[in-house]
Amino acid sequence: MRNGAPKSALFDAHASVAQALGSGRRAEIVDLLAQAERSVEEIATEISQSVANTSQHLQVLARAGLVRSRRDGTRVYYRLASDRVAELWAAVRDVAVRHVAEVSVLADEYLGDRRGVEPLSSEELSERLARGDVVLLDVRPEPEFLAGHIAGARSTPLEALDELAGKLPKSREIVAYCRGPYCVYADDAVRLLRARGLKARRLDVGYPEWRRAGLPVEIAS
Amino acid sequence: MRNGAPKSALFDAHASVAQALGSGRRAEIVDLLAQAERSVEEIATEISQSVANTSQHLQVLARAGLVRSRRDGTRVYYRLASDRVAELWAAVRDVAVRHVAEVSVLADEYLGDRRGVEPLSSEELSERLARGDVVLLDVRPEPEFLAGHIAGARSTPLEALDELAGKLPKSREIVAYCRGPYCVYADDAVRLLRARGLKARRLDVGYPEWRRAGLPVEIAS
DNA sequence: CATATGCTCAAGTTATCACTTGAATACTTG
DNA sequence: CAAGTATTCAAGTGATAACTTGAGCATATG
Repeated sequence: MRNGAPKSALFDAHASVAQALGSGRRAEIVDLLAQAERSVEEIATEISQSVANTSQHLQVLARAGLVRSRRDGTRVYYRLASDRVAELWAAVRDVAVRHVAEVSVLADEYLGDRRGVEPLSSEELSERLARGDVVLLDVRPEPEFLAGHIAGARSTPLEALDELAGKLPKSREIVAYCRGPYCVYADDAVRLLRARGLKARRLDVGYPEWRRAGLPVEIAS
Repeated sequence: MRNGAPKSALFDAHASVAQALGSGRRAEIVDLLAQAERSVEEIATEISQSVANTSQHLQVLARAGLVRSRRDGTRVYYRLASDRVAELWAAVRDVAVRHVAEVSVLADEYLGDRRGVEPLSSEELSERLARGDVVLLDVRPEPEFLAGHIAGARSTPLEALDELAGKLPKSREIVAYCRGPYCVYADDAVRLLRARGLKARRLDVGYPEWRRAGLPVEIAS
């Protein structure tokens, strides 16, 4: 066996990538940035942390190569370094869902009452979009919709949904989607629409997963 | 916005998976277990750590759901919880290779002089195996070969290679593979064979990647 | 049933991490 | 060029992690 030091160093370097994702707050950041780039302050607000702390987390992520930044005026915008990072995060979630019992309990707790929030797979949505027999709503905040959305979706942030609900057809099924499988917006939207007597379901994944699967997307220009 | 506590807890739970991989020694263990299950003592030897420390690392991995164990007599054998874990590890390596500059430097340092160690892709090997115009050598330790190997490969641990080298055909190309892209055995084998005047190359990945790609494998029964 | 083997547990040390607070920079705008 | 905003840096604190050492358990064997 060769001297073990370079081997250790190589594994340490790989592990540094995993370690960067090994904090709940940083995982939350990566999950956010999988939607669209954001400024430090926006990120801090979303993850309920101080700006200073958020900045330090972002620098840990940057040092590990997971995110990059660009400055625009006084703001600094962070984005994922590449789609591979989103794939890594998806792999983490996949293992967590399958092997960490705690996750499903916590997910139920976070997502609330899911009775009546029937999920729809990407394949099924794909087919039904082709047939044109669903109304597809993107219930994320509008900036994320602008950064990219499922082809054929209409931007309907939760705040706007209440008003729009009356204008939606009662005959066609409505499908809502948002950031990912654990995003609450789509669940909330479905509950609101069903309370109004509409046929609504949620997509079981979010925009990043849809895009990575190579399914059709649109980006506002 | 909903109360942030369950959300944090959910991300923390996901992050715990990444954190388990966030130590070089544990990453090394996962990389090893992607080949075959092993006892604690074997793992400790391979990663050059004390048995006690290794046992504790294994328990961290087990708590995060990445590995499972079974007892056989006085020994406890650990294995990956599922193929998803191997995929997660592959995703980590992928991001590290692309975004951590340090990794390629360390890899060169660890693998040594790679001039003349021409890599071969899985696709190419696949085609050439079908045509039958290569000799395929599995240069991992034999227990790993027994736990599973590329269909058509011959077990040739490095210790045995020296003796076998004289019996190999000079006309056909020889392909060596081992544990993964950073495994030194295949490089060592190629150098040894080329020094003997044989045409040798290495597969650019290892057995676990080949298997996960759905390519043909054999498992000794 | 005593001994050996293989693994786990517990305690202790040193280093690293997450977060806070307050100050320092970088850029923009009046 | 002064004042304001967004971000980063630096220092400090309490908690957690990695590794060591030595003891404790479980299973097999004489």
